[in-house]
Amino acid sequence: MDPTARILRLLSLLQTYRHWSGDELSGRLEVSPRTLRRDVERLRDLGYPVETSRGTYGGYQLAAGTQIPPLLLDDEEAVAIAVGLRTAANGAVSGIEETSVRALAKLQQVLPTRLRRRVEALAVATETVPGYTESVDPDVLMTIAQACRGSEQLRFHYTANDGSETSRLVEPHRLVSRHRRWYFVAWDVDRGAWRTFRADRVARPFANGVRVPPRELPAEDAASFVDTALRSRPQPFTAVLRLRGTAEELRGRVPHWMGEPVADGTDSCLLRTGADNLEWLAISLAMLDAEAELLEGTPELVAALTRLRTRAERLTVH
Amino acid sequence: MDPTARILRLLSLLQTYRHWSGDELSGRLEVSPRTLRRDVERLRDLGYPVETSRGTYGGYQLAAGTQIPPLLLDDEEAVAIAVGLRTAANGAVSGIEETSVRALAKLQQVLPTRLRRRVEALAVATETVPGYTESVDPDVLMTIAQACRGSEQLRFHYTANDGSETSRLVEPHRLVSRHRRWYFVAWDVDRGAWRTFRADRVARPFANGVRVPPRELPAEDAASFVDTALRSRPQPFTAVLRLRGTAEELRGRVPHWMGEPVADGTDSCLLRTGADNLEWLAISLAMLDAEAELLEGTPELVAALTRLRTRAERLTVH
DNA sequence: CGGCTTGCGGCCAGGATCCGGCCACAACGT
DNA sequence: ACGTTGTGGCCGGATCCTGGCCGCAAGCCG
Repeated sequence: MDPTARILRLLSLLQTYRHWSGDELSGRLEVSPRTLRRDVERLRDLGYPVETSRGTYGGYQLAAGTQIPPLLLDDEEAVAIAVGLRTAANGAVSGIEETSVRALAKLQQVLPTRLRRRVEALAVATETVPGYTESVDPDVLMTIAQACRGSEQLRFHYTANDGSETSRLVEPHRLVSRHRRWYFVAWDVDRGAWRTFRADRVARPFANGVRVPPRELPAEDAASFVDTALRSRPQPFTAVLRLRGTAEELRGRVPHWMGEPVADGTDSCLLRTGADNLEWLAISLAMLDAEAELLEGTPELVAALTRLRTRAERLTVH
Repeated sequence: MDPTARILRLLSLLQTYRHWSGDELSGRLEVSPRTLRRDVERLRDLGYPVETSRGTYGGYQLAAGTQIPPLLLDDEEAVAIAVGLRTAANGAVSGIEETSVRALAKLQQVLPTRLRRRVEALAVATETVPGYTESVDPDVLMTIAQACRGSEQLRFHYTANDGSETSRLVEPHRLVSRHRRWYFVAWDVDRGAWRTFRADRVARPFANGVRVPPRELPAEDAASFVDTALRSRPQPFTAVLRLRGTAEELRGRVPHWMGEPVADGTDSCLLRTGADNLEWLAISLAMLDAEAELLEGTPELVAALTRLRTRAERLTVH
């Protein structure tokens, strides 16, 4: 049997975090113990440390090394990873959206179709934060990401700010995550210019398979291009609060992402916070485990808080 | 150079979702084009479909097949996957917690220490749902999972229901996720009996490296054992609501995980829902985009709703 | 301490493979 | 029609892989 395939199987056996005796392994791989020892040695040469123990109940086990060995996944694990990455890519964890999309693109590229269906089925069951539903369809995101990577042309329908829908043909350059939203920079073929698009406004994206040589972006990088484009847009919703208590006391009671309370007098703090979803901001304020006073807030925010209050009232008064 | 290593490098190049010409690939791998063709053939034999195109701008690309090829990740991607799986394992996505833990255990086992630190740093920055913070430390979960898998003894400190803390030595059998919580079944060595523990009440778990032959659990499987143990516990919080509107109208406005509204009369529905976190349930009810009436709810739930109302009131009245 | 188990790695010989080079051929784009 | 690029058969020589054998070392147990 082919040594390459055998090494991969050995790796996959060792990755199950189990203690394997030499006999078990050589039995499963259908080779002599001597060959197994050589295979283990080969793995070590490749940089994947296999720990061994001798004597009664001795055997082999894979340990953490300096590089990551090829991950051999079964169906379920692959689905779990895909689902986890999708939520992460949608901003559930801040700071790794872009990497999540990259990893997801890599996985998606090789994911058998039967598993894709399972991923989708599970993603539907994703528990969303109440009132916070605005997110991109990960499939759209993936199509864009793969078109970027493979420098393929992309055709899609785009809903502009004013609600008008157009059909576009572009050469996507890069995806960028900003403020819990996905944008991408692309060369608009019809208009002959660089444009920034919001991924959540893209419908029916389709990579037509036409490969084109990558273009040079007239900016330092895609992120700064998007930032420049965004600078002229309206700000998301913000609020300023006065909280009762010292900064010390409030630490741990104010969620991390809301920002740091700043001392303001002996027994109160100022909290300057914001979010780009109104309902979400309202809930977060109402859930603050502290005596709070709203110093600044748009009328919409006040309206959202009032809505929340009214609903809670209706529910508690029979 | 070793063919095994070369095949892995080839796989890693192909996984970047790019179009590679034969010359590029054979150049990178430092072999002749003929050998590259043979390597590609070998990949195909292993079941990983490599698509090719001929003619000008021809080349190779990895496609989705029937099985998942070994995933070759760089540092950042591995971190993103680990973080994504941690959130998924903590119940952010329902239904795949157990698989996420399994995949995470596999990854964790081989994750270099430098990356572990990065995963932890990022996990701290995880945005949590306001008011919903009860979760297990993923490191604790991992230690337990790996002790189960490797049938190692585990020592830890456990906080019982009444708050008393004890030190335990057990042989862990299996992790089980139920109702957004993690439990595990283990043979308690000191007490000589099977016990169910809650993972979030475990502190300082330590696998002492002592391997023991697996014991047989006196139940069909671990999940049913946990269910039996849980049956005598108090139920999580529940509520029954009457919503205005037909089932048709309410579909899409009621979050999936809350359950299905059931028609009750011509223009109203009954919704029977529950959660095991009081604050979370209260928010979810208050955020329902429908005219609602609370038919049944424990006094605690009413109190939580009142708290929410009061806070929203304070914020809107200056 | 001695016996048992289990892994280690050197050595050997026969056989399988791997590799590069060559070639006629088949798609594909221009 | 022509150039480009991948395909796969064939060949010869170098390399390797494998299994068997061995003496050895490291744990475990009594």
